[in-house]
Amino acid sequence: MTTRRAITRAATVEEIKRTALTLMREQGSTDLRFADIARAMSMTAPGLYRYFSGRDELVAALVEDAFVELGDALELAVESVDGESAYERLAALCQAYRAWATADPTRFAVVFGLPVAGYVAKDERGKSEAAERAFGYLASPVLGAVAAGEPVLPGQPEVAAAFAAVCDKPPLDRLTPPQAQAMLHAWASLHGFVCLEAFGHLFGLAGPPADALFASLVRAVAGYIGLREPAA
Amino acid sequence: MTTRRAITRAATVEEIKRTALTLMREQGSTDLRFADIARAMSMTAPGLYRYFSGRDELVAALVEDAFVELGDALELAVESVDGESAYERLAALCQAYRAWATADPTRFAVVFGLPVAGYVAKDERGKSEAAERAFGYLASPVLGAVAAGEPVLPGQPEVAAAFAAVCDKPPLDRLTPPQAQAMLHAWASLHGFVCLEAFGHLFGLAGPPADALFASLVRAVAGYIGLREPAA
DNA sequence: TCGCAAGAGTTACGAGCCATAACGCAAACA
DNA sequence: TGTTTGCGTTATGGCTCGTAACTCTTGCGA
Repeated sequence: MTTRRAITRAATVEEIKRTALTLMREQGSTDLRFADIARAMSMTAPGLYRYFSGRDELVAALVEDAFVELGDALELAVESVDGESAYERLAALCQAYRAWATADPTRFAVVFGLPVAGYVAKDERGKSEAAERAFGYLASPVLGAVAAGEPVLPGQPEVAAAFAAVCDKPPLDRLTPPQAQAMLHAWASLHGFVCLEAFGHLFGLAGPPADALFASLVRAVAGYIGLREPAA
Repeated sequence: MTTRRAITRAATVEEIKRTALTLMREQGSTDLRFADIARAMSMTAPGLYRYFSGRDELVAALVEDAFVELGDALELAVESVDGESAYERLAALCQAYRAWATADPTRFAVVFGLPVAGYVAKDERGKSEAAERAFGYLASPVLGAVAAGEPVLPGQPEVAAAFAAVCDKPPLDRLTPPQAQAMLHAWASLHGFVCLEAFGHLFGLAGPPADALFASLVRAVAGYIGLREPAA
């Protein structure tokens, strides 16, 4: 039963997280101070401890949220694609991933950068359900390509054999080694571009030129994992 | 004239930087405390202000050093390649880049992650000579491929036109737009893999499997910027 | 060789933050 | 309406940063 107390409490939790992200965005760093958050909310710092036991727990919540949002964004992207084209789906996912990252680089940094300040991920990051869900979407165009009978990455069996062990665990467990290899290739390329852009290391490239470059990267990636761009 | 005072001073500066990196590595975060550094050196915190005006200046020095070391590593890699093969040179550079990053993920994070704590790069990162040198090496296999008459990335002129403006400024100024495009593609892919690996997001992949996967990524990257692997 | 200036490193201090503890107070529920 | 639950406050101790004022050593120059 959702009592009134629970409602306002949840609202406060949301406000804290929102405020934390806003502050991180404003000061462009993943470093957050309880005192600042409290001040921005017209509260005092100790009050926050009613909601989070410390910085670690708050950061963990932000990471979890970020993965949920990433999952949502990717799900939306996949669903917005009509038809069966694995290429279209890959492109949509890449765009969504990039949009998610650049919309809030600090959130992206919290998830994919070095662990924040004193925060150590107690639950191995792979254990998060939200993270698994997000990675599942990233893997989906590869699976889709297989289902559609399209070739996925010309085999490099010596590589595949080497890391077959990784394909047991959840995010990759529905992929064969060559598929996982293809997926990781694609993700690395995608992720690299997004990292460079989100953290401002793209030589000042932004706007349409960056869009164009990204699109061309997506084409290239699709190509080398064996997905063909549909003939317009 | 190198007076004795200058010598000991330089030694202390080096020790401070070394200690800072060691501490960052030990605690796995880019977050550093003057008090800790001082303690590790059997000093008191205020003494460090004789050498660095504050955390920002220390971080800036670490970033600069990191770029110098990256440049050195890349230079060594290029020079260690006999012959003219642009492919070989690219592979060597990629390996060196990866080795540099994984050897000390925190150093890598300082340079390529979100700006540390309160540190804002006063000199736009592109202005650093060391950074330009490092990026110059990264661009070299692309230039080499052109010199050798090998094809570099089948043209996507609509993209090239879009970001022609970027090719004026130093790190990319010796490249034509299509070449810059190829170089950025390659770098993004490379960088993405290295980021994932250095920050532990590669699904626990490490050792030989990671090596194999990286090698296969390098092959793929070389392929899609138009460099052919020499027939063994 | 000696005196002195320059600089290294110290303690002392104020301000700020984290986190705990102990306290009032108001809202929710019976 | 009375009671309980829990929210948010002030108070406190221990930590950090960075400045200031001071001491002492070092090594340079006369």
